[in-house]
Amino acid sequence: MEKKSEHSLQFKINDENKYGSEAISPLSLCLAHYPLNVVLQHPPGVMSGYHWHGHMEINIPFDDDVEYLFNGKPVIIKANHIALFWASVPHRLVNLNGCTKMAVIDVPVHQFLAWTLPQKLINHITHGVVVESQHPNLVSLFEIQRWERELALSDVNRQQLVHDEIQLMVKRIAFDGWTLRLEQGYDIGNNLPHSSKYSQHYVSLMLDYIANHYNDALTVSDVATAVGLNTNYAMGLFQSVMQLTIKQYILMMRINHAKALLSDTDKTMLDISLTVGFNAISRFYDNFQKYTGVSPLNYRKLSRANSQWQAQGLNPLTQTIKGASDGKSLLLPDASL
DNA sequence: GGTTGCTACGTCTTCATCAC
DNA sequence: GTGATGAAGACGTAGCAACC
Repeated sequence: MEKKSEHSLQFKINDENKYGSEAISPLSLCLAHYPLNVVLQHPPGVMSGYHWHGHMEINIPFDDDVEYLFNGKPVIIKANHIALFWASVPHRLVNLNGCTKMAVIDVPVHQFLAWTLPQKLINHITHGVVVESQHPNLVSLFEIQRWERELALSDVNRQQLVHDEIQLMVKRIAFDGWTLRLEQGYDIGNNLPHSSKYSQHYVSLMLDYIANHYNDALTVSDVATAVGLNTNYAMGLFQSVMQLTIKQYILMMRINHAKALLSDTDKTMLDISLTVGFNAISRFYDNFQKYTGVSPLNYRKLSRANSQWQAQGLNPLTQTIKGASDGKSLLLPDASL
């Protein structure tokens, strides 16, 4: 079984289909202001269901490749490479191969956005792409163990040191280059507008606010007012940093959440649509069909079939969704939204 | 009977644009 | 950085049919 420290933030939300009405939304966890966290799992544990949380997650398998499922899509993370992704996308570790040691680092979104990273890398991560360091061995087991140990201390200076070292590790990925391990159905583009620290600060605040209220009747002006900006100005700021509108972002998270509930629970469509923030089930049907290419029911069926076929190395869910993509399907790892 | 999928329609919100 | 504007699109509601 996986070994975790007391500070572990592995939110095993649905190990046994535990979503129910108490399901935790992908974004709500973002607001909990959990600290930076480092865990060396030895051995890491295969997950029986999807989980998600509001952090940027860094995974480093040390002695063999590991395989994840991101909303139905398989992703292999190579041994000794660093994988970086936004953990708000439902994901599960499904195959360890021979991996016995894996580092899992959770970075709060507001900290990640505060780092001076290339805008292209930030856009990849914030749009649900899994990136992997181009080169292996950028960090050692020794460093992971030291970070884990020092974060557990009450020494603020040492904790800051760990924070700085992890930031430098990610900057090294940005410098050396990275590979997309989960190709998207959209073009992020090479000429992204510059977004300042000022913009990222406000976008971070908006992300936090959306996280707390996205399953209410949330409007764009609510978000703008909450962070003290003019509605139109806030929309422009958000779009310049995130490359999508506030409304699209909220919708992306709702559908992402719905997918996990469809896959891992037997909740009714009405229940799911209300849980993830759609006030009318017709909107849920419309948007789900529009952005995933399949109806909620078909998605559930395909997802269940996927679990059975996975063991045989096939992936009917992925193939079907790819085929159904209408070109508007952006943002999410399985080409939805 | 409960659930799902779909459509029509009037209302409301979003968002791009421009002036300030 | 703010506010006004208008077009486009999203929204909520209601209703119907098919399916199990």
